[in-house]
Amino acid sequence: MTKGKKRGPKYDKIIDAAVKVIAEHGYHQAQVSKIAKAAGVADGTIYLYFKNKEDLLISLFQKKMGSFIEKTEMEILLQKSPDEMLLSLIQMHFKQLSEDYDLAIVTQLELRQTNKQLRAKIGDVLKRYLALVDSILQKGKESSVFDESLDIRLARQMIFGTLDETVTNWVMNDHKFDLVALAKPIHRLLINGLSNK
Amino acid sequence: MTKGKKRGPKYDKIIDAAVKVIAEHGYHQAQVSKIAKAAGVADGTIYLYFKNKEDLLISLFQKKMGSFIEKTEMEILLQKSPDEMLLSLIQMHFKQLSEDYDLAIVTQLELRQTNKQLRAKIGDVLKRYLALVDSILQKGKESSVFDESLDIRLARQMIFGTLDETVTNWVMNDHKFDLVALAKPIHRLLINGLSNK
Amino acid sequence: MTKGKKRGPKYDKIIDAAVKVIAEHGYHQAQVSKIAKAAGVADGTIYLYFKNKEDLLISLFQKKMGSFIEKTEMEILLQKSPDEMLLSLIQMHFKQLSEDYDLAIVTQLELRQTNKQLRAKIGDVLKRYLALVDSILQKGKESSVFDESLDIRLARQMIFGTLDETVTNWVMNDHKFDLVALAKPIHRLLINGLSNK
Amino acid sequence: MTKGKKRGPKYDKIIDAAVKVIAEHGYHQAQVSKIAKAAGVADGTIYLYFKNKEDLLISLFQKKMGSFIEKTEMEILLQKSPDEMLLSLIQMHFKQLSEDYDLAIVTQLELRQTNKQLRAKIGDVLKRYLALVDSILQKGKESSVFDESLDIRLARQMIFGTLDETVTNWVMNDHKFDLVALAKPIHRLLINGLSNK
DNA sequence: TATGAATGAGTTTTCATTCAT
DNA sequence: CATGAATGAAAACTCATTCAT
Repeated sequence: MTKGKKRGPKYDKIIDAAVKVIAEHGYHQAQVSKIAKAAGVADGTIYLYFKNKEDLLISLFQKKMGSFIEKTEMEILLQKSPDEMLLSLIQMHFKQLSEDYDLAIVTQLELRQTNKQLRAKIGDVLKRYLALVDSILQKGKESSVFDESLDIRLARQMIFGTLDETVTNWVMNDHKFDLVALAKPIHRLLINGLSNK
Repeated sequence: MTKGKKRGPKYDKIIDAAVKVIAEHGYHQAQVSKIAKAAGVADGTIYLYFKNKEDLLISLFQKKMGSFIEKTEMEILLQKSPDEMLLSLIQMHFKQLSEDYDLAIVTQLELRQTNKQLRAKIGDVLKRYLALVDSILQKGKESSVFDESLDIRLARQMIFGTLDETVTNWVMNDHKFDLVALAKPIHRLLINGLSNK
Repeated sequence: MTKGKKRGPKYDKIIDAAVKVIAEHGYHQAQVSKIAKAAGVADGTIYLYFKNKEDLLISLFQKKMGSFIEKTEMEILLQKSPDEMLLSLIQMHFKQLSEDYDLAIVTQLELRQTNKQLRAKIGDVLKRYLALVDSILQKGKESSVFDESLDIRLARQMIFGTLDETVTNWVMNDHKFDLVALAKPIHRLLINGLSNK
Repeated sequence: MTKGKKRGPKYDKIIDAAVKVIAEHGYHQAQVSKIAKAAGVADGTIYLYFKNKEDLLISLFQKKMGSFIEKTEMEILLQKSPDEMLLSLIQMHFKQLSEDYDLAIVTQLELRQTNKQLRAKIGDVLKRYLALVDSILQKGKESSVFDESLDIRLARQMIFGTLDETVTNWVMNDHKFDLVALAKPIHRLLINGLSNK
């Protein structure tokens, strides 16, 4: 929480307006005044809920990714094997971004144009997601479903890098193809690798 | 070639100065005047070699990535099997960015803060690299070294996403660890996947 | 109205400051920042009232010439004959520019240094004034006070050309002579021509 | 003579190129480099013939107006009465600008966008032309063809103002109408004035 | 809480002119 | 005489943030 306040209907309205404006006009054309107008509030009101524009963007990412991660965590809890857990994670990753194309544009393209400082804070939010990936990998190692000598950090980079690259391609191709349908083949690819068994 | 000129010692000096200034000060603090001073030329001279600042950045990426890709291609030609080619590609990827940390900062962090238009042009340059990855995968499929039912696009996204994510982590961790040493384990991971054989 | 706003005390203050700065420093030395300082506002405030610098200059001309024309029209309405109307027009033309030397400098010298596009818009404003001249000429023809075969367009060019040339000479001679005193002789000249009756 | 040099084939080529480039692209888009290219010389060569860009423009005006005035003077010498001399002057004024539309654009529109200093020097060149008008008026007064009480300065302003305004209108209307055909009616208008005789 | 008018710092690019060759 | 690569000063405009109401 950047400010003690948070919550209130306007807090949410502003964040949703920001997602919409950034998705529609791009990060560099998403002026505070434009977001305020889209949210139906005065420019100054935004500063009652957020310390500054950067805080708004971080809060946006925190809120959206928080929900994203929670739903993924819940879904994973329902799975039995690490293998199924990974499939579930991939499916949830693709499903949630498929269902909110505006958010996908914002997270995959627009928010990456921000400065290093902001991206560092975004990275912090991602850590919880990466920890989730790690826990699946750990379980997989312990249960010998995954290679026992697996370097968790490398495996996590492979999984996240693959998913992220795939979603970015999907967004840049104007979400023409069915992203969720890729979950199973990608899961299989990550599990078996390139080699011919 | 955006301008008929190009080449000449100043062309290279300006590009190298741009890499250095962007790496040192960040994309948003890399003013033309700062780059000019670093290159030892007048501000206006930059506009004799580049149409505008964006053209300079694109040219920078084209030149550096062009060289990056060429060296990788040459190295791959020396390899016999698709498996070795992939290892070679990973090693060259890591080696070249390891050896030019400034360039790594610029390509992994700073140049991603640019607008969509510029990133699109950067994407064009990358296509040649991705085509190289595809050719290795294709050879692997044909020789049955790689899974014959491999979806090349997905496999390419896995490979590039993994390498890119790994290098970005290396840069963001202030290149504390030995990037090149990761080539072999990552290669193994990509070949075998997560599963316990 | 280029912007919905307009009006308000600052709108007028900025325009008056622009006239003063342009008259004093010349068109090419009338930077926005100089005008803002003279108006006692911040640079950015100018852009709340005017779309850009060109819009400010056009608005300036529209406002000043609008008032100029209105006053002339009202004075002409008080006259009975076309002959007296013409005298009245000449007197108002000279009187109003005599009383605002800064404005005279701006309209006769400085605003003519602008590009064709801006001058075209200035020309539009002048059309109302030229229409006023035309109406006097038309009345004069109909009442046989003026030559019934008069080519109105040529006559208007003679009148406007003569007045404009005279005022420009007055401005360029540092308004050393009494401009208003020339109204009657010029009126007589325009009515009778050069010939010896 | 601004420089001792002058003359030489390149001197004329540069001036003619300047007229063409200014007419075609407008004063503000008539860069020295563009004029040099049009003249088929190097940028620096212009500075061998002209002190600076302003000197080039003044020389352009001097050369073209010098020729303009000389031809007018010669034509007037052939006339007997002041009345015919005035008609001759008007005809030559319109004829010469009609025959060189590029020059008309340059003198009527583009060269007026220059700063006060340059326009003052242009005014000096015009003085010889105005003196020619004055001499006709003087002859007319002395021979009682023109009103003996004529204020020569005012009459000159009327004549020049009318001609100038007419030519400017012709240029701004894309020289759609026959300018020379206006010489006689304008002559009649200037001689007889507006009144119904 | 909410408003929105006002602020003012900060940067790319052009182009007349020079001068070493 | 001729070249043309190099110079470097100069200005309009945007937009995150504030604060009086």
